[in-house]
Amino acid sequence: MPELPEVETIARGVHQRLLGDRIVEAWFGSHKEPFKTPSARQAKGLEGRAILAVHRTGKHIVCELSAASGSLQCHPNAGLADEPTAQWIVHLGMTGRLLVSTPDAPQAPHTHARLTLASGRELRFVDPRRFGRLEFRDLSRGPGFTAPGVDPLTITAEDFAQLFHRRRLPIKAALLNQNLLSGVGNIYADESLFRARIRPRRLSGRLTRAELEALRLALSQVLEHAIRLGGSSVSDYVDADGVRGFFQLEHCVYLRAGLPCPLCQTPIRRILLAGRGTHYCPICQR
DNA sequence: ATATGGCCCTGGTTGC
DNA sequence: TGCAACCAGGGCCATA
Repeated sequence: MPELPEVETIARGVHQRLLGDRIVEAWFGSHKEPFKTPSARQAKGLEGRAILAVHRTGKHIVCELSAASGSLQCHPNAGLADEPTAQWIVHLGMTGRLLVSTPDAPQAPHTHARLTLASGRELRFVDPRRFGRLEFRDLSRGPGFTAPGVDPLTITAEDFAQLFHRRRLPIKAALLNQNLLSGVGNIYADESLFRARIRPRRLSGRLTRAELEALRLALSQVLEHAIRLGGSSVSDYVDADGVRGFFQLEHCVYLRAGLPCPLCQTPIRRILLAGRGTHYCPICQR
């Protein structure tokens, strides 16, 4: 389940590889629309545009695109002068993958979109469960994509405290709410609460200022650490080159029900909270 | 403002 | 061994 570190890893990988490349042809599968923009309109909108930058906003991958050109060449100075005029926004849902492939690579089942690039490579979107979403935005007709919540890597102590105080819901549910922070999912909610030694069921508004600051620090540290390790491969997550991450080896509680807590050896407990499997140490987290 | 449950969807696991 | 029920959960929606 791609969360902030996995999405960041993929966005960086795609940026590094495809900067300056140009979309020659866009193919979309014909199953019932999993997309925000109808497939035909996306394909038409994407073709001919150069990739100026690829970055992460919340759990979304945003590709900044140039104006369309009839030329099939790559765009050697991409990003230096051009202002983007369109965006392609990818949300991976639970099982989505965005892969940079060579054209001869066999097409994985559940490939829903394939962008052929001027370099000959392809950018493929694969998503077995179809929880992912693809969207095309023409920036001459509307605003660029913005996440509803604040990025957990850059939020200040003051803003973090403001965001969570006086809310009457469990802190884990608040962490998962993308309208507050954008980018935190089930893995990093559980892992940051463990590192901050806070029980997931504690009400957000009942946390002290010190606890909230410990949580903010734990969250940003765990996210940064996970980005350095290329994310967590718990199900079948891979980056833009199909390479697995390593942060799952650093998990202290997530999917470790019954296994010993790394600090006190007490078996990790699993409960259901906000409809999500939730893992914590009953001794270390208060 | 918050809570709950359903929906989407497939693949892996469990149970008979 | 084979098949079906069940579970996983991010985001969104309707309802309470």
